[in-house]
Amino acid sequence: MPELPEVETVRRGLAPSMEGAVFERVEINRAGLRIPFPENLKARLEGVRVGRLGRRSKYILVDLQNGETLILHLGMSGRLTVSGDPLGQFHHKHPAPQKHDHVVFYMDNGARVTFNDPRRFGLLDLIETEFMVDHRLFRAMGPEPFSNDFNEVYLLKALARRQTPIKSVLLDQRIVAGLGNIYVCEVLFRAGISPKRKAGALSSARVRSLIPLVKGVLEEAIEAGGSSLKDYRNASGDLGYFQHGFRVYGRDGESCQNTQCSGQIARITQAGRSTFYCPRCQR
DNA sequence: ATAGGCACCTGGTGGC
DNA sequence: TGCCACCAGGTGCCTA
Repeated sequence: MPELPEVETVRRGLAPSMEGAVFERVEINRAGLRIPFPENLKARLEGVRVGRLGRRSKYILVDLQNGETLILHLGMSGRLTVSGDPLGQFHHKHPAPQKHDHVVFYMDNGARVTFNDPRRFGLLDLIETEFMVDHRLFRAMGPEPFSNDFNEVYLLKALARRQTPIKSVLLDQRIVAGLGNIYVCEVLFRAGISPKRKAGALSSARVRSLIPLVKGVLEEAIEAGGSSLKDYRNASGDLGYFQHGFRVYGRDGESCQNTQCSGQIARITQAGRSTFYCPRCQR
């Protein structure tokens, strides 16, 4: 499920149940996901109160009041779901345990947060908050797309002389953090730029045009509650609906949605991943 | 430094 | 029904 808009949707869904609550019990059902779980994870969480839930790129950052931060990443197939809503708003009962429920957080307010991830590309780490910026996950990470650091001057410099196709460059988290395969395709469609074009060869006007398009696509997707592929549900069990807003992703063979265009959406492979685009109006 | 390929894993789908 | 190939929203390591 998880590019920036989906992760942000999950963060917002988890916040009411986790912020201010204490980890009463933490159930750990395996030794790790993409990387091993940190030492003494259970003991370091139980009894600790949660501060704010933040996000950096596709990572959810659970700020703890003991000076540590719990880092969560959903990989390709990870889900974080809340049950037993303490305020009784959603009338959720706790569902039966599922295959691939790797970690379950039992909060002292009655909420239960389950980290399920069939493919196990997700990640969970726990580090001292003051070392966050130095963490290898974040050291080389590019600017947050909504921040002022993601601006024209920055992007022009970052793309200069790069021989890589723009599609691959926008997927590179060191350039800008949070875009994934879907939203890169959607951004390039809106920009009218061919995914095959070399990043360093784009005119400065076209590079500049990418800035508001990146922010705009991500904003729209967040407002729609993210995208729900394969029935993915957010933390509260609701479906996002931005997938209906896709103009190219997964639409190969369909007509281009640009009214002036008679093209047909194509699908190609770049750096081992599918790219969807309109060869007629993306040049 | 940079670009491409592949590996990490499970599950769903479509063809025969 | 079964088997198989292929595909999937991410990332990091290895190679030239």
